[in-house]
Amino acid sequence: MKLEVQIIMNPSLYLRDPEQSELGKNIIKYSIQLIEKDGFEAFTFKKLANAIGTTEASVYRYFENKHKLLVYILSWYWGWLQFQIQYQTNNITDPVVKLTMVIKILATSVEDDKMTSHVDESLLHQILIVEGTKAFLTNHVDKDNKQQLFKPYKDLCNMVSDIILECNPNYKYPHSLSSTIIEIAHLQIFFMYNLPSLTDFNKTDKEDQILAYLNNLVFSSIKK
Amino acid sequence: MKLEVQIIMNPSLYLRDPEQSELGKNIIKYSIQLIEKDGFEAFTFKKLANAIGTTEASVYRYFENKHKLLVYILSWYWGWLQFQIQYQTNNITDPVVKLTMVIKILATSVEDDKMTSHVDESLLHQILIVEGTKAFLTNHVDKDNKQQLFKPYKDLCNMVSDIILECNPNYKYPHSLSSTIIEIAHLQIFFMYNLPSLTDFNKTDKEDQILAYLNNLVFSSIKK
DNA sequence: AATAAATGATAGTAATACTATCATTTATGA
DNA sequence: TCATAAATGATAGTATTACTATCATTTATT
Repeated sequence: MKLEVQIIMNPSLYLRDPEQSELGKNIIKYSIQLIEKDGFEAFTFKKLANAIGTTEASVYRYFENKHKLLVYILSWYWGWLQFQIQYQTNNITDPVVKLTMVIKILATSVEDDKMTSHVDESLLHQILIVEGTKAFLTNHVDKDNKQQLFKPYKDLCNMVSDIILECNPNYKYPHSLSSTIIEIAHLQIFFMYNLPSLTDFNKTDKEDQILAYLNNLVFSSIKK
Repeated sequence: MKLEVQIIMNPSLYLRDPEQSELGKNIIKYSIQLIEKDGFEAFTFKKLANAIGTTEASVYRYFENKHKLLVYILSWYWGWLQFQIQYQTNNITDPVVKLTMVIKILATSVEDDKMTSHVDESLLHQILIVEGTKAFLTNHVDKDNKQQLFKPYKDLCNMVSDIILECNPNYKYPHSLSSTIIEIAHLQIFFMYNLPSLTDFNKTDKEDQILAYLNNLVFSSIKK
């Protein structure tokens, strides 16, 4: 028996649901590969079409433009992270242990989850690190937000926020701390690999030191 | 007597030094206006040339491409921030007071500094909030870094780092905490205005709550 | 077997991101 | 002040990007 995790996506993100066809699934699969490899700026629907062996016109039948496609795959990953947190903290009662686990999930490289066949989570994690903030750092953030495009991100943030409040119900900045953890986890990983002098970490220990840093940051500030 | 602050720029950023001519200064002035208004993605050299009343070709004589121009104006602001920190913490001996001042400088809207005639610092602050990370979140970050394009950012980070160490010489993550303060200050301001549910702040208090949050975050984690 | 839906193939447009050329204006310094 | 160089303007042109439109063909549905 094969278990498939289905992340529910906002229909405003696409013109035709990519989950419903082979071509659609290939669009997702190959855009993840291409964006991870060349970066979002260098990514075009033409290159994507060539990689898949289809035409530009066909890609445009699924997605309005490449920004929507980016937000689609990021949303997918935000949803997947939320699922991971739910799943992996399920039986944990101690909120501090829970929050430690959350930080680990957010700040650690993942392995490809075989439960989702056409999506490579480890590549998605890389994309989130480099391209994540580009989802909302645009001049149309307001319009996108009204279309609920950032709901998965907000849901994730709220979930982490609730766990923070379980640790300390009097902590005043649970949402800000959540978005801080998420974004700083990615930025510090990016800096460690690309601009290491902006960090105190080195690649050899992978994300261990970043975890220690984040744990120190988070738990010292929410301490009662 | 008019005092002019001169920020020294990396020559790899430009083809012809924009400080040395009226046209050059206009390129800086109007790109700041346009990028702040429409966002970096919508900004083109053609629009810029029209706004100035010159031609695209002339703009290209000063800057290779719009990314270099973005990094130029961000570098300028990073340099200016470093100067501000030096200047405003000059007579402060207590490192905690100093660090509080630094956080305030980094996280608060600025007024246009009349000492720099063709640069509007309050617009630059807005640009840093929305476009700052785009300077390095590219597939050519390595090449740019080898050309020292991020030196002003690193210098700023090091300066803050030193002040953190003055507060607590045993703190293990001064560089990471510095880059965290800088980036989170901008992100939380952006979120407050555009995706407020990712924060615990509201616009009515401006940046006051963000300052409180950052101070809590920083001082609780470096506490001995 | 008939019909609809999805895809392929091809073409075309407007805008972007440049590069090249040559004429004209402005600055410099001998 | 004249000569020369440097900067700018004006114009044109190319390759690529970001789409839209059309029609033929393949694939799925009833």
